[in-house]
Amino acid sequence: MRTAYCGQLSAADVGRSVKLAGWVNRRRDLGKLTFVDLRDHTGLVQLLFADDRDDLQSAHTLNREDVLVVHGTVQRRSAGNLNLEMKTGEIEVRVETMAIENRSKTPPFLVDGDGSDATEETRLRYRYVDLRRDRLQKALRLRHCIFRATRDFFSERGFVEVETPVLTKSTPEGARDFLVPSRVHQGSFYALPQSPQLFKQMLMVGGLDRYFQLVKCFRDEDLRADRQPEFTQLDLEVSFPDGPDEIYGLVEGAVARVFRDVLGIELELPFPRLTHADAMGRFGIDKPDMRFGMEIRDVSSLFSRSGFRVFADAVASGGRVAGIVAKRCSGYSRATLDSLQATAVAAGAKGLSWVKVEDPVVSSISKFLSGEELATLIATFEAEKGDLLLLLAGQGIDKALGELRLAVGRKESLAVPGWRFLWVTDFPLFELDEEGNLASAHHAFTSLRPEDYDKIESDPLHIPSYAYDLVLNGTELGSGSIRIHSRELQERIFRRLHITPEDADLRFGWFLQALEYGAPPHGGFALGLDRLAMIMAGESSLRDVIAFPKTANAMCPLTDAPMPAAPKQLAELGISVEEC
RNA sequence: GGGGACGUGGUCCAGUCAGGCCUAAGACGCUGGAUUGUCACUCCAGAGAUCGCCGGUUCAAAUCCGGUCGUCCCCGCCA
Repeated sequence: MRTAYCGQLSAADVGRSVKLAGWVNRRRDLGKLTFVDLRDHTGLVQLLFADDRDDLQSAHTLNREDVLVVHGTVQRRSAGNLNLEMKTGEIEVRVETMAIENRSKTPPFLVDGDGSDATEETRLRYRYVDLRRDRLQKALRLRHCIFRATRDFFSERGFVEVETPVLTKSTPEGARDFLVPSRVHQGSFYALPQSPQLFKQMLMVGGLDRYFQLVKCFRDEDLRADRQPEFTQLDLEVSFPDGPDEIYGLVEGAVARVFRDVLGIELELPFPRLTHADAMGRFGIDKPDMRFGMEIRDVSSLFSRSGFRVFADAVASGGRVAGIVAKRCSGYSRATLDSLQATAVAAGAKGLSWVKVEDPVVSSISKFLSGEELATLIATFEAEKGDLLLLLAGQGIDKALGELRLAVGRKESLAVPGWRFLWVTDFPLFELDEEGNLASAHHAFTSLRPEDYDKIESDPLHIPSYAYDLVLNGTELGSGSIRIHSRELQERIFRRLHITPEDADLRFGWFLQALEYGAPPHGGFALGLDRLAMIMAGESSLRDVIAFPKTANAMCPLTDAPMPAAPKQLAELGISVEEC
């Protein structure tokens, strides 16, 4: 048994006889005297091998990452030999016996360091070495603490963690499913869950009352730095909620508990709220980064009768004129403005107008606007000398305005440090998909206010739903909703989505039936724990908080998954693969 | 599906734009030796790369062109 961990030894242990185990971080061989930094998950401690012992001669042969178990005595270092850079630098362990448990080949990269000295692919191929690094050790332990605090929080409040199937049926949630072929039922497939959505609703029907689960979800879509094909959610659902407010309170409590237990940070509760419509109007995005202001301002009313046709026509045809003030940015070069224009155009704007609030004013549109109009514009924006106005006109310019705001915010490093949580509420129930068909904005089980039921048929695009997102520093952390618990209303929604009764029966018949057997009102939430861990760890990629992540191409360099299946396996499954 | 960046000893990279001076430089690591207070130990000596892969252009290709594989970032996509 080990009697101590390397990184935890201190001057208080001087004189102790200890047994340590770990990896050779580095050897400094002075001939008659050999120093080895021994590493375990707690840190480093210096081992001293004196050359007066024949049975310790093998210390001269130690290499990086060799695995040792040593006995020795903790001794204070003499005054001139302290290492103040090192946590355990006041002491060292004079080794009395050593067992070399394993020799290591030269590792492909050094374990000290933060990873910037190896490519991501090398790190993933040798993930077991990478995991020894402080950075990943910290991240995975932080992740564990998040999980533990979460489980504590919900357990203390009467929630039950229930596992839901991984081999299941395709759920209607937008993303592509991962399919698993059935051997017993050749030609049929299970789907891996994109979320346990319908199962947690079943648990509510089943009287579990309050459910949570830390659960893997799977979505077969292209990856990003903040998107992996398998990821972990905190999934929760409660029966008889007092509307969304009860869910907000629970999630806020859980997040605050996590920050307190894990980082020792007290979050201010409740989190601010913004309706989806306000978020879009003021920030041009449904997940505003609240670490800086620079809100979008609508100035359509100034231009409805303007001589400037571009602006006047935009207003007349149902669009608007709006923009942001970039404080102290009037010095932007033509190239910078061009690149901002490119950002706006890529996001759907027709162009970009700018006004440099200088003396005199310099503007891309000064020859179209009267001096009075320009002055009114600047006054409306409350812009001061040295500021830059960025203006867009037309329809559907929210997104472009939002992109502009983020681009300037990034360029000017406007985001203040901290944790800015935000609820975005009242997402629309329906939206139009790329083919112009009505689709659920959240998912088809989202409820709405009774007074809006009539609009399901008459005005579906203007129904605020009981769906909400939690946003942290401009990242979507999770979403949830109050669900439909009546079969009649659920079928009405399906009908509106042009899901035929036959189709609904085939895909969700079991679910619709359950709603007829005493389904209680219920609602819940799902929060991406990988993203939370990433942000709390200060990382910018999910790969740095997941033990064994996939590359951007959804491959695993460690195992070389995915692999072609063996012909015998395929035959058992009744599957033939076309040569590509 | 689209756009961008990248791929050179074990690792990270210089060299690629302007082909020949590249018989490919450097750092770290590695090997052998020396070394009693190091802690990024030091000193001496040394090994290690057909420049991701295939094809093309050329007297000549790490360098130019085409294709392909892989990594990273972004758009689409992901309620």
